[in-house]
Amino acid sequence: MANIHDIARVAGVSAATVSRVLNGHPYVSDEKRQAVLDAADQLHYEKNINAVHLARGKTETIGVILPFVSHPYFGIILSGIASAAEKNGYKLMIVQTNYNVMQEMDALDMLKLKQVDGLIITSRECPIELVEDYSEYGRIVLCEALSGNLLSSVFVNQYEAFKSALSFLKEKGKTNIGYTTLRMEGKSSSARKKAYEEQFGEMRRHWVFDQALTIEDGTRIAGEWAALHDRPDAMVITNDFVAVGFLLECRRIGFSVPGDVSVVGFDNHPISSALNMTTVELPLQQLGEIAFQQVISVEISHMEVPFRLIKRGSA
Amino acid sequence: MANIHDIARVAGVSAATVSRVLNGHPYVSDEKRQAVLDAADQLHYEKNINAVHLARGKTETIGVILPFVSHPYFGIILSGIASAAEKNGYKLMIVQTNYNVMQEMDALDMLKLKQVDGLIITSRECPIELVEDYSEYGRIVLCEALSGNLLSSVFVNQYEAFKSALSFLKEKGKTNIGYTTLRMEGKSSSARKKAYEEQFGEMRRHWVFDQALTIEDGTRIAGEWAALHDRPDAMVITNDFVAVGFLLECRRIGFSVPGDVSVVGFDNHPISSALNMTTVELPLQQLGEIAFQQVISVEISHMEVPFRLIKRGSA
DNA sequence: GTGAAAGCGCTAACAT
DNA sequence: ATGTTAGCGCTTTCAC
Repeated sequence: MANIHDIARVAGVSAATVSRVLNGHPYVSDEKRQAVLDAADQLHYEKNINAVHLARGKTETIGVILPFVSHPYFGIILSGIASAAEKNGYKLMIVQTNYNVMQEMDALDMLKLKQVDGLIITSRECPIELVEDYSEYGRIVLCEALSGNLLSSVFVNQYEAFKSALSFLKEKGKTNIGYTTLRMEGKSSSARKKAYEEQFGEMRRHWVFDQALTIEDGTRIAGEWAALHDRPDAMVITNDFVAVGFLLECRRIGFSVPGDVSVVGFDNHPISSALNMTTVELPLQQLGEIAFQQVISVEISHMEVPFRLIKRGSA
Repeated sequence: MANIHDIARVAGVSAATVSRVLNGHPYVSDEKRQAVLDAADQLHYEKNINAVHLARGKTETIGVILPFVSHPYFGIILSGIASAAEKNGYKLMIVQTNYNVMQEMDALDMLKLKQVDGLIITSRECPIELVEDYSEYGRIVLCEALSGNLLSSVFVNQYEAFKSALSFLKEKGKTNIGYTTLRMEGKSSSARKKAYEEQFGEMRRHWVFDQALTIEDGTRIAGEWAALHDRPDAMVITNDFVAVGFLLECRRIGFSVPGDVSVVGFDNHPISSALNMTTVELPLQQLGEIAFQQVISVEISHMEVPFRLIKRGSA
């Protein structure tokens, strides 16, 4: 493996000049430049990026924490991040955490170890204070509503988005509305609770279904819903995949959607359109792109992305 | 930023001993070990992983090339890779290529630059010879049928899998069978053609639908199918998402599935179960895990993973 | 314009 | 057990 010094020797110049040529710096004579290029070629020179990273003190790499890479919600955010990263010449390091705090810490450590210049956390399990402790090592962006001047954030207004779904259902004459959450204790969960209780008063606990992330969760929840003596006549559901599972299972066991129960999903994933399902569109791709811009920015910022209720046939 | 030498000075030992302690090597006295640990603590020492990478000549990082991170097919493979990587203490660098050769080259270069120790290519656009040229820089694993001793591979037997779907449809009395492909010129495309023609003779060009990757593609193809004067009475479809788009659109425009057209998908994604769709199960998560094992292995190997026809209501 | 030289921070072979 | 020393390969300041 030839290195920069080998080239310098062969080209009859110094290592510094080789570095200049290789990095396209000005102030190198054409003859020397050509000599360096020829030598590099002749020696089959390949740059060692780790040496560059060490010498420069940065890696042009961003870490991305996500609980599940194969879930469309995170997949689409990741896709947005990836396309922005590519445009800006950055590489991406991903850590799939399964909401495991140990793995989240592992990812945070990449920042401390200078393996990545910045970190995007699409969702987390660990306490925010812990994340803040890492802000001194590089820019961190969270995909959740946040303020403060330690971390950047990009998010959908969960409260308003949820409220818009509720208002729509109310207009349609629905008053017994249930909903699902990913995790009961989560932040967006309390935003939903607040929006709900403002419109309908105290929530009935058994109308809130927890652990709703996948199609299978939706299927399961449909069964739980059907078993209720006082079934909600409408459901606002975490995301389109859960909603699909719910809707199809309801129909399978003999209920009508929206006759017996209206369904509103979130994301506007293509599947919702294929199933003619009402949903709240979230610009997830764009959210990912914004997150990337924030992570390479020197400034800390908090950005809200818009949502949009898309009325289709399930509500 | 304190470094190993600062610690050595404070602890009254050499840098080498500090390195030993930090890396858990044996043969360090307890007193010195403690002194080093204390000093590290006191100086808020953080290791610089780039220096480690440079000195060691490797990075414990694997690159993953995938055309689209948000497509469930690739997402699930990635998930398998990610979980295996985590278990083995490796990090993952991902490159979303959109089947763009430039970006594929970019990813291949990570290997050359020693940014990653190995590379997993889930799908590619660039010629195999080009990939082979990079095999000297580190282990490369492709997720496609392959032989030779330059690259490893893990794959489903496309020919047999497709054949099993065809045979099943034939048993059901279907003889006018069409199918979809991701890309006409692709390798799996020719495997399908071969399997098809062995059972049914010469293919009719207009019964093969190209560019089938997403739900929307399925929707579009349903329209094309419906417009045909000699419509196939069965379709074998690239993956469950395309199949979902196809199936739902067929029903929406007034056809019956499987009455007017049988549908068989691939992957056995949860969506196929929710829609009671017949599909050929592919163990994609496992495929990802195997790919990871291969990429960190010193040996080159070629592994075939099993498939399984799952009979449901769409065929 | 160009080169010398001092790092960047850590590892590991060798010596003791 | 511990230290010395020579890198790993590139960047960048400073001097000429």
